[in-house]
Amino acid sequence: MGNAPKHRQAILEAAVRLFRQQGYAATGLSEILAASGAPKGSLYYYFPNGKAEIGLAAIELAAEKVAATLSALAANGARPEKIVARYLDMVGNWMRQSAYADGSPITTIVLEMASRDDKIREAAADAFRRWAAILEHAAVEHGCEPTQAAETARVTIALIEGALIQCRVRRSVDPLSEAAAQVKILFRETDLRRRCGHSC
Amino acid sequence: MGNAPKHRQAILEAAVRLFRQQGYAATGLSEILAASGAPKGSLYYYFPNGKAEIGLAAIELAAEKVAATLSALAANGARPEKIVARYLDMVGNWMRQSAYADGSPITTIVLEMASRDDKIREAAADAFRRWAAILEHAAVEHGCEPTQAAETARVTIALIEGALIQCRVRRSVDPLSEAAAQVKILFRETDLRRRCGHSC
DNA sequence: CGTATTATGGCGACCGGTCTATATGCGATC
DNA sequence: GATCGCATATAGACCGGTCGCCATAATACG
Repeated sequence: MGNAPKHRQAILEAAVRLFRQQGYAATGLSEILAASGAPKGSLYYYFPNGKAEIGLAAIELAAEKVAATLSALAANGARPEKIVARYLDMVGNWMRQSAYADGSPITTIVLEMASRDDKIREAAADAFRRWAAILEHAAVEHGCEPTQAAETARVTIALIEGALIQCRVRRSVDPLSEAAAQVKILFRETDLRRRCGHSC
Repeated sequence: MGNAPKHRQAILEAAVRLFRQQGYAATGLSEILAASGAPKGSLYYYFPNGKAEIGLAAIELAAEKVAATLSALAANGARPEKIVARYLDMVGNWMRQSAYADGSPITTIVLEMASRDDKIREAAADAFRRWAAILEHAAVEHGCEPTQAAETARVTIALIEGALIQCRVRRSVDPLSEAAAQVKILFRETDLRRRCGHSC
């Protein structure tokens, strides 16, 4: 990581931003280079496999950043719904700042490439798994039954992705707060099911 | 509708399928023509505004088909969670048949174009609104408080979109059944809130 | 000073969407 | 009946931009 030359990181961060905003196919390599300030020839030196390698690396970088953010929010032993609420609050601010151009950092490229590039598909699956694992762990820490906690965590990730789509389409952050409210209900329900058997 | 010449519909349906599987930018007009069997010159005769017009029409067609399916499932006065469960069951079969290539018919192109083409963005917003309205109506019919029903319906649509993404990435229909289970919880909770004030 | 590694600019083949010019069918008119 | 005109329908060619690679320059090092 630290041994990565200077321009490589600039290219990757520009790629993450552009892929997130307009997708993989619509983003030209020249556009990435212009945004990153890196010289043209550097691209195939740092990424010998071309665009596909950049796409994969961009997903891994974005996945890592989200995981780090979630981990930070989970560090002080917060309840899972609180982690989600805080995260969605942050994301909402980013969306407003970008005029609703930024969505999920990986969804767009994943939908384009899921059927075409297995490496990208698996990297995305890994990302979603890692994010859900953080929520799952927090839920279990707070006493939820492990199997139920895992399922609720996975659904929560899906709900967040869906809410981000709605935000871009409606140019509003309302879907995020609505999602946060429902996530709260889901985790509370998961908790109740542990305590009193099934449903109250 | 019925006055639409024969090839126009073929082009549109091919476009819907290809846009759904690989996105807007990655799909070439020549690819659409090859898949539809329509001659090359017909494209700019039926769609004078070019690719953008095809994209918009494809979204509207896909949105209409989903709305029709949901309406059919809601016709006999089923509960909203039942509508969702039945719909997700159908979608799961389609996904298996396409080897997890088909996802949401509009999400991919919407994420690519939301920041670039307002017409497409608004068409997508309209589609989501219509789908949610069907669920909302069913919920209200079954006694849910209108405001709560609307919110739960919107969140349900978001959750479905998110679950479809997970299916493509994980090559599995499990996310759909998990989503259906949670949707059931959400609508039941919406119902309870009506009956006993807040939470049980 | 020579060699290996790092880093880069430019070139070529190719494919994209777009448009203009042409064919085909058919009813009206002389 | 022949010709004209119009709407429908189509094929081909254009221009621009794309990705990918190679020849070359700058740097580090023995």
